[in-house]
Amino acid sequence: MNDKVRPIDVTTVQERVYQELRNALFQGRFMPGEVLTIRALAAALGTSPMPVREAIQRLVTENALTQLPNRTFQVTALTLENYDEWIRLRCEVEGYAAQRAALRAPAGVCSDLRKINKTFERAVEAGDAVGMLQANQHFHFAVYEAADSDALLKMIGSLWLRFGPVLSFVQNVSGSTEMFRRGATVHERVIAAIERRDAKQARFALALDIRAASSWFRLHHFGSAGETQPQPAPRRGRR
Amino acid sequence: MNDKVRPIDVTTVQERVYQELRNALFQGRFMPGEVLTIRALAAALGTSPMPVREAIQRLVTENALTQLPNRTFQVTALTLENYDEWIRLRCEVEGYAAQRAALRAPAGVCSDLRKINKTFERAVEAGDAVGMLQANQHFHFAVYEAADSDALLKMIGSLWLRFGPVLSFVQNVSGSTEMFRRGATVHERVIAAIERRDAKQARFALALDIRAASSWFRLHHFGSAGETQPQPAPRRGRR
DNA sequence: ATTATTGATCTGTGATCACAGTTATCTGAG
DNA sequence: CTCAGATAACTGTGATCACAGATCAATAAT
Repeated sequence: MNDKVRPIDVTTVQERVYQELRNALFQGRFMPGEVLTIRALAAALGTSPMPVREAIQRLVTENALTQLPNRTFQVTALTLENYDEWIRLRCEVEGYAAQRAALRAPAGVCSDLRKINKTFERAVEAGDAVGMLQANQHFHFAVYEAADSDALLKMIGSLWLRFGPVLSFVQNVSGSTEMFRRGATVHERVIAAIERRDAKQARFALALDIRAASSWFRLHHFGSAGETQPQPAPRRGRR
Repeated sequence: MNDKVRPIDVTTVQERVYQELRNALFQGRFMPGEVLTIRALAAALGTSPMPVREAIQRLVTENALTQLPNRTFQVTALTLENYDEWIRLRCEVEGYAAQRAALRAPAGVCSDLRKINKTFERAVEAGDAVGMLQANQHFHFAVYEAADSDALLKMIGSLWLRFGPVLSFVQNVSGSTEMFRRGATVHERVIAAIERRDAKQARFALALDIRAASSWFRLHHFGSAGETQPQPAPRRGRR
């Protein structure tokens, strides 16, 4: 019977809404501070508000969304303090994942990683901002999957969720090419470390990648004093 | 006007349900594998099913609860693989917190920690199982709060949530007194390291504490082959 | 011209209902 | 006595509604 029909999607609507919002956040389709309303999302997704409510609450739990005192929801905005705090956490957790990957990665992984990094380099040279970010994300998660720990992968996903909206900025920043070109070199160091099963170096190199990229971004985004919020205060009432 | 009335609780019912369930899990009031139904919880909490649904979904996102293919919810059960995976994560993340605490803890923290550890020791000598677990938890979180990072604290809380239900076992295991007595000694090492701002030692000692306690528990809980599940398959239909 | 007030409209929240899927028990045929 | 089928009770899920709080635009009062 397997050749007549194929399995269909039996997941909950709520689950699919959650995944869709998650993807959207990951890809930077929302701006930090952007206000989301349940009814508007439900209309856009073609469902009732019900599944959206639950999905949103889950994202609030993961800190990807924030509920203001007014009880409205917004995409978690970045303050300088939060930013540094989360970057440190990422270095620690993702560094650990790289360390594990170096010890446990199957043989084929390194050639996969090289292939992804080549795609990354091509996007950088072509000045393709979206492609760069995608390939970079692709590379990182290939490493983390090699760490072979579901719980760890989930934790990292939850951390990246908070940085997804930031990507919507990076795309418009000049000088990003040089930055990412250096990134490709660091990626190569990560691969080499994994290849010779040097856990300590893998961890160090990956944390270096995060730290370098983040300090570059911090300079461009928080550099000027009195930076205005990307999205003003939430609006309500009559349009 | 501040002397006439005091602030009242304006949080959502859903939020209070979430906190209540979270506390219950933390304190081991649920067994691993125990099946929860929305309606039963709602009745016990005195609300409608609505807020319970959202609270449960949040706990599923945190991996504290699990949704079975039947779509019923159960307190996440421990398998040996999950257990080891989570313990490694805890060593890494909580070790990092201890490291940070050693660098950033204010002066008064160490005397607080000593006081908590004394309470812990007294409970151990008195054979007070509940008191031991509480004081141990109290000690650990005092360290993590000293790390002064909300995101980190939240992450650790989410990890502990998965181990809360395990506590319901520990209370009935003989030989735990010697185990916890050694724990108090390790705690002392943690305190000493924080006191002299030795980040590396603080991290090592705290990870040691987790590792020692967990391998002791693993021996007693998973030691015998063919261990039966603590709670049988979920039941349904007519009572 | 400026400020206070009203009213309209949008927000999340909680309760309730209808429904389909699942499971245990009861029923009846072999 | 055994086993298949029907039935009843329970499950989570999604839609809908009512409601209170919040916000903004228009209005009235100074």
